[in-house]
Amino acid sequence: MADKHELRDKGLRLTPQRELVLAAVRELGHSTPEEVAEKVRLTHPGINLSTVYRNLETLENVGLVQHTHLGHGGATYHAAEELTHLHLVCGKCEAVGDAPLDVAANFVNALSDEYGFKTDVSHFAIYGTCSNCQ
Amino acid sequence: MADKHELRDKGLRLTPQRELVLAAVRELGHSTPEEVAEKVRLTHPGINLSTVYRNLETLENVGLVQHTHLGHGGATYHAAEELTHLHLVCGKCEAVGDAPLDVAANFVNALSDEYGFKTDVSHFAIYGTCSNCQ
DNA sequence: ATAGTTTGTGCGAATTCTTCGCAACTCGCA
DNA sequence: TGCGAGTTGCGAAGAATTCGCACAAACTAT
Ligand SMILES: [Mn+2]
Ligand SMILES: [Mn+2]
Ligand SMILES: [Zn+2]
Ligand SMILES: [Zn+2]
Repeated sequence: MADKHELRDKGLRLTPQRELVLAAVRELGHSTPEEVAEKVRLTHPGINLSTVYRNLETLENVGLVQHTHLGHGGATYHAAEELTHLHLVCGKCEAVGDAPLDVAANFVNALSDEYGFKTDVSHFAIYGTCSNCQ
Repeated sequence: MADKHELRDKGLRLTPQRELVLAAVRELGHSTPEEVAEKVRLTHPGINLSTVYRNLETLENVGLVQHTHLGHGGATYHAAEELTHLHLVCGKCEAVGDAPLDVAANFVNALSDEYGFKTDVSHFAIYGTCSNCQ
């Protein structure tokens, strides 16, 4: 009852568009709504961009996907289960590097202890200059 | 030669609009282009929004102002000299708290040592849930 | 299975935010 | 002063996201 019903289990109707949007996000990793739409169109050419936006929002509401801000512009989406790293974004070359979450563990703990603030380190990227661009 | 010529010293022409935009950013702290425009209009009613955008960009290019991302939307600007804290943004209540930069010092050092990545901790906000909203 | 209710979809238009093109203007320099 | 590059205002163009609405599809309950 897992695979075919995970959307129903969340109280959502199961439409081809919705399934495909979720599948696309899972396959693509970080992706913009536009990229998700392109991916979905490979098998469902008629899907409308607003349907993608609406489903991303819906899927985020039930916790199946999340959004992140990697650059100065819009958000990118990823599957909720693959929240395994933080993003190091270089302001010069635009490269996006990964680092394990535990690099930030002490920082996160400090914010929790000193400010009672529970940090989601991967919602916003960590911005700076990568080693190649120093 | 400091005060009246800081713009000239940076190689920029001195126009009323440009001076007022810089002054507005300094007085307002974090502010959107729209807020900067409103402030400037108090003394220079005719200023155009695109002039504000262009001057923010110009001033950023010479290092007098910087932009930050505090929320899911557009950027906010602040004077370069007041980069004294990082921002804790609560995803639930939208509150923006401050914390001294040195809370992040170890984290920044770790990224530098382990990845050669020079972090600008205040370009993006630190996102999470504040103590009131747990 | 069928009919009815509810929710989702496509489509086009509307918003919002930011950038452009260009003629008129003005700042700084000779 | 007077010229020439840099700036400004303005309207239009873009880009990204959201809305309104009629029609279609999915679930619910016969
Ligand atoms: Mn930025
Ligand atoms: Mn966000
Ligand atoms: Zn780089
Ligand atoms: Zn809060």
